[in-house]
Amino acid sequence: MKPKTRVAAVKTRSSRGSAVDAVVEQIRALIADAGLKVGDNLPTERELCIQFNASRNTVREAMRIVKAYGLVDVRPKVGATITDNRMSRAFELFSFNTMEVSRKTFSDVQAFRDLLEVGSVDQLLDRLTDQDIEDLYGINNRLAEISDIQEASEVDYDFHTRLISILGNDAIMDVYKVMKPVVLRIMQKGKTRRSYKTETYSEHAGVIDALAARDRLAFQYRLRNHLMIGFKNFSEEMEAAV
Amino acid sequence: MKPKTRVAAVKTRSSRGSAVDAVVEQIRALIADAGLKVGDNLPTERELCIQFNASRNTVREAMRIVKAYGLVDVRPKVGATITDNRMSRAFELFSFNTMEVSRKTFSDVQAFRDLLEVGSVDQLLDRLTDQDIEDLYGINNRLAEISDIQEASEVDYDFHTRLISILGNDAIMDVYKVMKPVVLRIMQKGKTRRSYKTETYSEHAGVIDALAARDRLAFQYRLRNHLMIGFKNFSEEMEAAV
DNA sequence: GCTCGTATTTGGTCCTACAAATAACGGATG
DNA sequence: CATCCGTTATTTGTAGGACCAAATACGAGC
Repeated sequence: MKPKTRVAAVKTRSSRGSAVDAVVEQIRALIADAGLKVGDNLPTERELCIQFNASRNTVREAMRIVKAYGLVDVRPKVGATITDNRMSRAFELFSFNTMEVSRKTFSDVQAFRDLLEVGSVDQLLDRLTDQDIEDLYGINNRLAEISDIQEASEVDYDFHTRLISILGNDAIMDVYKVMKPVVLRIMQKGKTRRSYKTETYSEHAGVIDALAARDRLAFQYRLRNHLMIGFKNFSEEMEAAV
Repeated sequence: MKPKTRVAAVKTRSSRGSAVDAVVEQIRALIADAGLKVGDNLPTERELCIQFNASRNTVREAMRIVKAYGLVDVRPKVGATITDNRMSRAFELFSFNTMEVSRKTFSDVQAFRDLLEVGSVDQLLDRLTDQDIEDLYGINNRLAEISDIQEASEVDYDFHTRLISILGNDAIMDVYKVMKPVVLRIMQKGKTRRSYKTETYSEHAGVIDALAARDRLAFQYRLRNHLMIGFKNFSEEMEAAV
């Protein structure tokens, strides 16, 4: 064994995180600096070992992380191909059913939604168009033709996403999308005890009506009420499960 | 080498995915079946090797995945402890690979900040403690002793993070952390044309004063103004750079 | 020119050996 | 007896080597 190797690894580790983390960072930098695009291939594992002065184990563990983050797709004999599955990976985190999402996560997300949806009323009314109104009514009408809670939750989520989309703010949209799995679960549990064809539907309709009438206070009141009712039912459902 | 080991691994692999994936699934099942809660510990790596009939390398790669999912936190000697950082990891996925920083990204993030910080005033005042006020004054006072724009931006960011932290909402905190690189750039550019020792400092002080006085409107007015001034300077700086 | 087999490449897994960190134990000391 | 400090043992972290299996590239034979 070359002593240099060991020394370098130790130095890296002692200075900061683990050698694996360092390799992960180097892979990130490699992708960024080399301007690798989706479809391009990374060097082989053994080449990365030489390049980063790390053992194959370390490189492989780092590759597992990068793969788990959805940045590469690695196949035997082909190598690591650059991809971008970050969004789907984010969703997988929650379908990875080890344990129920914690109660605090739920309440945090719900409070976040309130802040986003109810709090953005001014900007919402500023940018609101007739097309937005029309789309929202259209989405809500789909609720009446659904008999499955799972599907109804999807439509419910679509409704709120469409509402947020009025802001035209990509950062907010991305965050909302990431929260989708948790939001969906809140909606599903919240709907087991209520009729989405009547209650959820009419609550949504009330929100849209307020929007269409440019009634700021009615919008905030109805939307906040809608969110609270859903979460209240959800909480009771969680209690019952325990 | 015991041939049984090799045969079992091969069998598992041929039936479907890799041995690592199989171990990941078994770990997931272990957590679920044993009803492990946050804070509990997984068996040691070597125990898992025996239990799952896999090599330590395979177990370690599987553990890296589970760790990347934010389900465990593993420390030397102490082992893998169950956690739930899934939401945090989900948000991190976006900053992982060079979030594109276009002009729109900046304005979107700034609008997002306005929504979060200015819009949460009610919950903020609800939860506000004397300790919060004291900490905020403390952070702001650090601004006066700094001569470097880079460092001043960090302190500025700390100030706003501490403000948000009053909400006690992990989801919001995670999102704010993800936006940090973009926020820092806004702050840096915004400070090139103004004196943070006087202007930024006094704006912050005004915000804290309003908080301490429980003055809802003053808080919103001053904070929004502060955010707008910073972004306005940032925009002019960007124009000049182009 | 096409097909088929072989060599090479490359990720997947296993093994062993250390290094490093730290919890747990035990001995020295007040 | 209590407390502090060093030793030990356990456990994760890293290195390096070996082999397997499958995909690919290449060359021999038809």
